Amino acid sequence: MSVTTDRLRDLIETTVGELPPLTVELVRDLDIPEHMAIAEVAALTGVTAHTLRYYERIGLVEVARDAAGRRVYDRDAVGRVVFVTRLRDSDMPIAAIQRYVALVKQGPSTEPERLALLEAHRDDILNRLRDLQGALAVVDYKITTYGGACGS
Amino acid sequence: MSVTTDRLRDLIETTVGELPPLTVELVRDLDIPEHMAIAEVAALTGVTAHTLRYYERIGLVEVARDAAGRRVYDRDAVGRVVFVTRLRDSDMPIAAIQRYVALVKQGPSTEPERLALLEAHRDDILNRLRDLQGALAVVDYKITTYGGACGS
DNA sequence: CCTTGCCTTCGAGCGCGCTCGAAGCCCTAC
DNA sequence: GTAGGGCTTCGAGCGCGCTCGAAGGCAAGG
Repeated sequence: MSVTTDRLRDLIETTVGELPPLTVELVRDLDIPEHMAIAEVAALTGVTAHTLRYYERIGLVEVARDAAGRRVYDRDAVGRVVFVTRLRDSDMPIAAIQRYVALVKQGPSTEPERLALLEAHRDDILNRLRDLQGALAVVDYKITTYGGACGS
Repeated sequence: MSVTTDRLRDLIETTVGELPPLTVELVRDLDIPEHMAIAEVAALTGVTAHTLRYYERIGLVEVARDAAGRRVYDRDAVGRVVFVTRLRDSDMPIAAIQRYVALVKQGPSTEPERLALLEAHRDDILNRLRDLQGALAVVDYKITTYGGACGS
């Protein structure tokens, strides 16, 4: 495991400068092994093995098994994990991600609905960005004017 | 209650153009009544009365009582509610806010620690902003290239 | 007087997203 | 052969931040 993981880290570090953020594109372009064990995926993505199993359980990723019943992540599965992680990073609810991947599984006819889902989420992200910038302004104000009391 | 609340809405709407976002400065500058009932504060801030009670319970706001034992929010208390709401909006954990207000209560000698707390939170916000922008890029990419599959 | 309605306290419950532990299988190394 | 480590499934538990309901008080209006 650690051999493969180290190889992955080397790959990434020689491809780009730093380890995170692990983008979807990076994973796609990377010379990632065709098959990875759960611990390798965990090390690569920063998602714990427990959480990877959970994601599979609730239908966010499909993962094949080897003869002994162990999970085998192929490149698609790893890409899916990274994609899901990105969506979670932006606070997309699990239920919405479930809906999205269910639509993907149902085939191309669901593309309009997927698109709508993504656009709705895009709006959520933009709202969140505005909230954060507002909060940042408040905190910055507090920091720069420290000593002034005002409602704190 | 609704009379006062309507007056508040009018005040805000004539002061600025729209209702939210309710900033700390706005509240300070606003001609807000000296004393407000919990329902008024709820209507003004968008925080439910239940949550306002909860915030008081856990020490985020101190609120006086009238003769009948009902909460009376003065301007400071309203300002505090708005400030706390801002911090929560930026995902500052309740525990950190508790720590902060505890420091405020302890007097000016704690200002360095407060400042450190705020600066740490500022870093959190900046990280969060970067995450969100990364996720936004992914979602935007998905939206614009829709039809391309790739790890979705 | 009695209803209406907002207020009070207290404690329990909930939804989300993990997170963990138990019990057991399989493979490798010694 | 056996010890170790990593994997499996399953189901329960947890931490956070509310959220709610019950039971009752007080004040104003009809």
